Amino acid sequence: MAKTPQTLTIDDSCFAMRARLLSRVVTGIYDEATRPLGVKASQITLLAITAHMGVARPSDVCEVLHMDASTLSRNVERMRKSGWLEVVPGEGRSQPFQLTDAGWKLLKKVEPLWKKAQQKARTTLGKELADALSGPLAELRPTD
Amino acid sequence: MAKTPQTLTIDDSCFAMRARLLSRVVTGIYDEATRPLGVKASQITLLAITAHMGVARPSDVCEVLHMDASTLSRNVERMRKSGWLEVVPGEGRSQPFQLTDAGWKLLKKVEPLWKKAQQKARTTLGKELADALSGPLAELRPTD
DNA sequence: AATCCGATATTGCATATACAATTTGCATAT
DNA sequence: ATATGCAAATTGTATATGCAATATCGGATT
Repeated sequence: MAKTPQTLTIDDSCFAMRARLLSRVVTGIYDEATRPLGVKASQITLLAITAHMGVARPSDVCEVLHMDASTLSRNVERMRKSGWLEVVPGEGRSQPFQLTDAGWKLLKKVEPLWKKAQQKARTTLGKELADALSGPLAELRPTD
Repeated sequence: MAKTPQTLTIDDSCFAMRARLLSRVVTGIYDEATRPLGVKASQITLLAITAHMGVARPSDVCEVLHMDASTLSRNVERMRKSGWLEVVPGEGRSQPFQLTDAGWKLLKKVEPLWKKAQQKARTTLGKELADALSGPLAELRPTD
């Protein structure tokens, strides 16, 4: 093998490569910061969203996070086993959940570490990227 | 439970949440576009990088992609089993790899689908985010 | 009432990811 | 020559992710 044609169109301008790379780098900053508490970036997001919602309906959370329902289902289950979330009675097929006391306590402990990570992420990203990333979430839809 | 204190500092400004969300959305665009070929966004990145490098050393690829060596090791192994990559003799502990004929053929088939996904990603992200994401990769380091 | 249907959630399966620990090859020091 | 240590890669384990298929609840149709 070992050919290198000049006609390669896929290069480092690929948004998938850059978005995934960015996700790895940024996730690492938060994971490292909160590792002493045994909680990961993805879980912090779910803790915070649940806190804000009070009682969170899975389908709502999925819509906000653009996350597949099966992914959320398993993330909730892991955090339920950890004692941070609990499922509450809901209507129909819905299985809403909320924070437990342990979940609230963890969230409070996480906050100062999150703040440091948030600051570090901002400097790592630089102003342009940080500002661009801070735009309205709803705009992440094709052509609007 | 069901309390909602006003003192919650972690909100939707969280860069980890936004970077991961972005990664899910953008990855989905490319995964969907290239699903007919049975190849995923992460694998397309590795195909393209390997093509550009000719012979790719794992540690180099990890540095460029900010990816853990263990992750790359398993991704390479999967793609080797698929017949797209092959390991070539290297010095010391190094296990460099390159594209196989099948890998080159796949890459060529992927290119037009990638172009469509790249265009869709650009419109989905919007100009500001797309431009910001297109900045130099090397700047993803704290404070520089 | 029995059936169908749409919304919602969960399961099976596969890939992607990282940390900790281990293996391995090479160079250097003793 | 052996030991020591460094660099690179792999393995064990756990979380994160999505698609396809399945299960389940409740409402609408007949």
